[in-house]
Amino acid sequence: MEKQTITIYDVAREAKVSMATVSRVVNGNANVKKETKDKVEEVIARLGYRPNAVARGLASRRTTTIGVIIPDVTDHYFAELARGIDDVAAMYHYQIILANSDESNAKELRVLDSLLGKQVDGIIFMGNLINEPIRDAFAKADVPIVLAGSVDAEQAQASVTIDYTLATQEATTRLIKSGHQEVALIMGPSEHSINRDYKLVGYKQALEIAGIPFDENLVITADYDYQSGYQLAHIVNDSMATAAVVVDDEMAAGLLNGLVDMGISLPEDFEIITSNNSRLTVMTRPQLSSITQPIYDLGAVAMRMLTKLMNHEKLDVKNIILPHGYAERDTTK
Amino acid sequence: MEKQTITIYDVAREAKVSMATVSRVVNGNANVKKETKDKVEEVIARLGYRPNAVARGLASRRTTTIGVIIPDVTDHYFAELARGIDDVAAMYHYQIILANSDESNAKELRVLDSLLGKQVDGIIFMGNLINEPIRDAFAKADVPIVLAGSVDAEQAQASVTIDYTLATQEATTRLIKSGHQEVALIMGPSEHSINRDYKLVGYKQALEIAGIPFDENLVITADYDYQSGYQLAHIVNDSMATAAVVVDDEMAAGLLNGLVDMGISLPEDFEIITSNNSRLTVMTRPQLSSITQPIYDLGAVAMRMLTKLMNHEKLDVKNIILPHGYAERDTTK
DNA sequence: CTGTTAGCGCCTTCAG
DNA sequence: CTGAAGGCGCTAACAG
Repeated sequence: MEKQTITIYDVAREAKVSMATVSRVVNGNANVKKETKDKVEEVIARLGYRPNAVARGLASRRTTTIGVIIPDVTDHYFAELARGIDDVAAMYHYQIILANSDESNAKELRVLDSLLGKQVDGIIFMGNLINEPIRDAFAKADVPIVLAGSVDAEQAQASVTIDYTLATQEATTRLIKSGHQEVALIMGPSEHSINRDYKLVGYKQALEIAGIPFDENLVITADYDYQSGYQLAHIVNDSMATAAVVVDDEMAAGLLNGLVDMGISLPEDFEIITSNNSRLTVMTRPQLSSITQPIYDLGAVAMRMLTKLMNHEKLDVKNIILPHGYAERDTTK
Repeated sequence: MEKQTITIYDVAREAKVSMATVSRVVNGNANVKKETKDKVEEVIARLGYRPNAVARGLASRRTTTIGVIIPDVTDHYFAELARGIDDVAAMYHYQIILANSDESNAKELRVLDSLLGKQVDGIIFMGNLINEPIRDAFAKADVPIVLAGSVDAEQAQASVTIDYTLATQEATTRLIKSGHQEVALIMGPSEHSINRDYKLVGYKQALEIAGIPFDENLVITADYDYQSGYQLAHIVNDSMATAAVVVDDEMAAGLLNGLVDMGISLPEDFEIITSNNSRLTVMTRPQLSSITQPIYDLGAVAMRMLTKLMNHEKLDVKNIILPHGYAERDTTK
């Protein structure tokens, strides 16, 4: 338990070489004779020397640490993204500083600042509400930033997403083709660009293609959680909708159960397509049909992209779009 | 985008004081005249100075960073714990380095080492398999470590848990009292101390109290996930069990759906009590009755405990046990 | 291939 | 209440 830290000097002395040499072998620098390298490594093992990453970070100005700003780890969608990020980060020997933001701008700015203070080498940002202050802070940051599973209409930052507009359009079209004239879109706050500028747009496109007039009463906004989905059941039922595209799985599960508890049977009387294809979609009864998206990969690719940026490599594409799909289950006919 | 870092020296020069003084105001040291303090703060704001946490960490030997080792962020139980940890950490101005371990000892040891190299001020460990190598590594670590929602039979480390034995005993007893002679215990690997030394023990206690002989065929081991729970349905049905205590919610949901899909109706023909009371318990149909435990608090209290340890405060209790409860839903009569 | 020498940016006695 | 000076442990030229 003692603070008996053993440093590079101790190793150098014990191995009868200079600290520079020790530093070289620790960092895998090729310019070291095999013999001295072995000698040094023996001493390192014997003394149990462990490089001090903080000192290293100060001297080299690289911390091999990246910051991850996440709305809420408890949300399965973001947790999955985080997992993809962490796995790739580990692969490249980066550590992750994780900070929950609750989608609060104030918190986001605060953690961004503190991450920069920690001298992270890069940042991955997840969050739906990107406004001026945040954009500003991003622009001022002196390290690369990548958005994962999040869009900024301005596309100033590098990002990895799916084509939300198209995915939503397809789902809506699918429902229309199934015979529904009144398809609801159940989404999150319209301040969120991902809803306003992408998903809603895709929804409208589908209507337009089908020649169905847009009815704003069919666009329902709520929080991304089970309870608000459940409570929506009455509202949805009161609207003329006979089908719905829902942007969040928990929300969809809530709506589903709410409808079922009201005696409505799916898919006969109502159809639902949800958006994230999380494990939850197979746990409900009936199982939820869903847009599929490579959530884990969204995170993994974003992290890979960040490594390139940190390495000053050129990016082929700044805004990567990963393919999405569709999984037919039991809430659609 | 330039690396135009502005340091404490720049502030000092601009404010016409020494860097020591700037350091004092930044660190809220009281011994600074109001005027000079104001002056310095004005300059700090004007130049946009941001202390370099790495340099600070090197000089002060405190990084205000703690390491969190987690089996999998994607698992709702652990994500909830992590959330509790992060919230309290943020409250005390600590940052969190998050590392997924997949319950692999090799990975755990590796990330532990790398966290220590980063000079974290403390570590929170989540994981069910604590064996000699890990215990050893813990003992050698020069920073405090707290286990959250995880037990080590040896109780060498500080920890925050619930009384798993009692909780399991109560759930089992509840099922027995409901008229079942054959109650199954569906748990994870028995190498995990939490299963072998706590939950299984509680299960046996309940049998003993009721005077029911222990039947090892009723103790079923599987992975903590939906699929393995689902696949268990046949096995459970083939056994003589008419009720089950399940240690994981996804597993329980799987079992539930598996049984229902086989035409068995709950709670009439079979009763289930699960263990984590996650949101999932209200999403299944029928809803899952569950032991309730303060998962978020487990994390929050563990983090609070760690702050005390890092502060060299004495702990009243080294192994904190938080209260648990029971939520009656629809998989029990 | 190896050693020397400056820092990296800040904290922290120790004087005054 | 404030300044000067010595590290913290390591990397990175620069010699040799």
